[in-house]
Amino acid sequence: MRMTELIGKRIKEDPKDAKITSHKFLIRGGYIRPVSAGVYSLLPLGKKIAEKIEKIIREEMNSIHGQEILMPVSLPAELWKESGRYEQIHDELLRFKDRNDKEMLLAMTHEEAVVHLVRSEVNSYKQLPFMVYQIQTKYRDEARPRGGMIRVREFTMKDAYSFHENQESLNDYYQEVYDAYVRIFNRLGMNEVVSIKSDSGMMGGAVAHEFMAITESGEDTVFMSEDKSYRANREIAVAEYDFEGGTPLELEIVSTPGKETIEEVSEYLGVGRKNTGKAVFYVNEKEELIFVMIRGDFEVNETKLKNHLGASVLNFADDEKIKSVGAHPGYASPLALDHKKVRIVVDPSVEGTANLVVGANKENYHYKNFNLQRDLPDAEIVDISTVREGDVCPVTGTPLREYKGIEVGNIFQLGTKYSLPMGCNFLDKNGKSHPMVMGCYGIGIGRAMAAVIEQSHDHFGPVWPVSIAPYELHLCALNYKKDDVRNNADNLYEKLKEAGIDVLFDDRGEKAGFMFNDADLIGVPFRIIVSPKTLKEGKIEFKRRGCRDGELLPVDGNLIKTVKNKIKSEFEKYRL
RNA sequence: CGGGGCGUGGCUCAGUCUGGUUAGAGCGUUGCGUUCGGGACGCAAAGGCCGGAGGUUCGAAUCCUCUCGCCCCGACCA
Repeated sequence: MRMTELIGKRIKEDPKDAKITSHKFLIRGGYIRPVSAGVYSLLPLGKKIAEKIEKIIREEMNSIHGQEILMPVSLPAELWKESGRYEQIHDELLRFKDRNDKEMLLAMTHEEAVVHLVRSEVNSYKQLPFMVYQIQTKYRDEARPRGGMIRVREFTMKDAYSFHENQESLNDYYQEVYDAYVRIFNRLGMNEVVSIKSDSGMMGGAVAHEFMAITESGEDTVFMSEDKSYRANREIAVAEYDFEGGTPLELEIVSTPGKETIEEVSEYLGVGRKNTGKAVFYVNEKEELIFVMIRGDFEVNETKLKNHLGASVLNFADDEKIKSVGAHPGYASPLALDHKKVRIVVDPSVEGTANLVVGANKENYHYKNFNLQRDLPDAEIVDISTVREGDVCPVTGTPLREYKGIEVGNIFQLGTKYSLPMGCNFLDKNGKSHPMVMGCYGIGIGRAMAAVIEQSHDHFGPVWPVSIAPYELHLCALNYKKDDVRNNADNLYEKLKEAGIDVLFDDRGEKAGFMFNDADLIGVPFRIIVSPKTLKEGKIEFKRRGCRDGELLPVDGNLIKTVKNKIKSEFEKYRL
C-alpha cells in the first residue's frame, strides 16, 4: 500500500477523550475513529489488524474442527424468551420493534441463535460432537463504555459453540479449546495472558475460564499466587485464613452512641476491625431478605453470595425491610432475628473468631463477645468474603498478589442451560432423546487489539507483533522526489510485494522526522529506509521498530531474500 | 443509575468568572517557493450556526432555564 493512497491520518496530539494508552494510539495512529459512545469505525489500518487477528483465530478454530457459520445480529425476541434471557437480562439487551410491531433485539451473544439453528439441523448422536463458530458483531447496551476499544457497545467477537452427547465429551473438547486459546494468544503476540477460573455469570453453567491479558489498564482484578499456579478472578478467589479462636466470654451489651459503622464502633470501643462483625442486608429478585454477616475487616463478595443463594439479583435492603424482621439498621445483629422471615448467611471469618462486637438491634447499643457457635448455632456458614492482596493462597500457602487484566477471551461449559429449555435434543443409540450438552467460547477482536498495544508499545506508538501488524514491512523513501531514490524505492516496493511481503510504502516525500514519527505510530515491526545518503554506497538501511540504529544492506539480488528471511524468522516467535 | 468534568475551524486549546469592534492561537489542510536522516521555513489561502432550543438584554460564545452529546470515578457488566 502506498501511503499517498492510504485513508486515515495520524494525529500529533493526544485526543482529549482518550486516557489509556491503547485508546490514544489507536486514534492517533489512524486505526479507529469514534462514532458515538462505545461505537467505533475501523480505518484501513485497524481493519487490517482485525483481519490478521481473525485469520489466526480461524486457523486455530479450524484446527480443532470448527466450522465457520454466520448468524444474524438482529433476532426475534421470541427466541430469547425461550431461553429465559429476555426477562433475565435488563438494560444491557437492546430491544426494538420492527414495522409490524414485532419485538426484536440485537444479539449480545448467540446461544439462542445457534440452538435455533442446531436443533433443526442435528438430531442424531452420530452427528455429535461438533463445533460451529462465527466472527460477528455483538451489541451490548453498556451502561458505561470506557477505555477506547476495551469496553464498547458494538464489537466484533469470535464466538464458538460446541455440542456434545454428554459431559465427558464436553470436558474433552473444552480442553482442546483451552489449548487452542493458548496458541491463539501466543500467536497474537500477547506477552502475558493467564487463564483463570471465573464466575459463569449470565452465561450459566458450571466450569468457566477467562483469559486475562495482564496489564495495568485492565478493568478486571485477578489474584495469583507467587508462582502463578493459583489464578482466580476476584469474584471467585478464595484464600486460607488462620482465625484466632479463643475462649468465649459472656455476652455483654455496651453503649455506642451514634456509632453506626465498623470504623466508628471499632474506634470507639478500642477494638480492631477484625474483632467486629459486619451485618449486611440484601434482598433478592423475589424481595426476600437475606442477612449476611462477615468479620469487620472483610468485604462481602456479592458474586459468591449470589451463587450460593442461587439469586439472580442482589440489592441492599432498605431500612423499612430491615426493621420488618426486628433488626435495627446501623446496629443490626444476628441475635434475636426472626429466622422465619430472614435467611442468615455467615462467613467463616465470623465462625472462626471469638468475642466479636456486633450490633444489638437497638439504637446506640452493641454487644461484645458474640460467639457464633454459642449465640447463633444454626447459622448457614459459607465463604462469602472478598480476597484481599496478601491473603494466603489456598493452594501454595504463599501470599496472593493482585493484578489488573483485560479479559480477552473466555470459555464456558454451558451444559444444558440452553438446550433443555429450547428443546435442542438428539436421539441416542437406543432412540432415546436427550438435550445436547453445550460449551461456548468467545474472543473479543477489538479488545485483543487494544490489549496487545497495552502490552507492547513505547512512547512513540504501538510496537506490533509481526503476526498482527497492519503491515510486515514499512518502506520509507527519503527524498522521494529525487530520481535515484524514487527509482530504487519504487523498484524495491514492487519486488517486495512480488515476494509476498505485506509492505507499506511511504512515498509521500515528507521530511525524515515527519515520516519516521508516522512510522512509529503505525508500529510496523520492520523498516527499510531508502535515502540518497546510503544509496551513494549502493545500500539501504534495514531496522526494527523501536531500534534507533539499523543495518546497511546492499541493494543486490539477495536483498529481497534477506529481508524475507528476517520477517519469516520473526514470525517463528509467534508460534508455539 | 449516582458523583464530577467538558462541548468554540479537522485536532489540541484560549476567550466565559467581569456581556460590548469583524471570535483567536498552535497543529493539520490547499497553493507557490526554499529546505530534506527524527515532527523545517517564508508568503498566500480555505475552513466557525461558539453542541441545540428558549429566555434576559440596546447587545450573548460569555448571564438564566431546558435539552442533547462526550469523557472520568463509582454502581452495573458473557
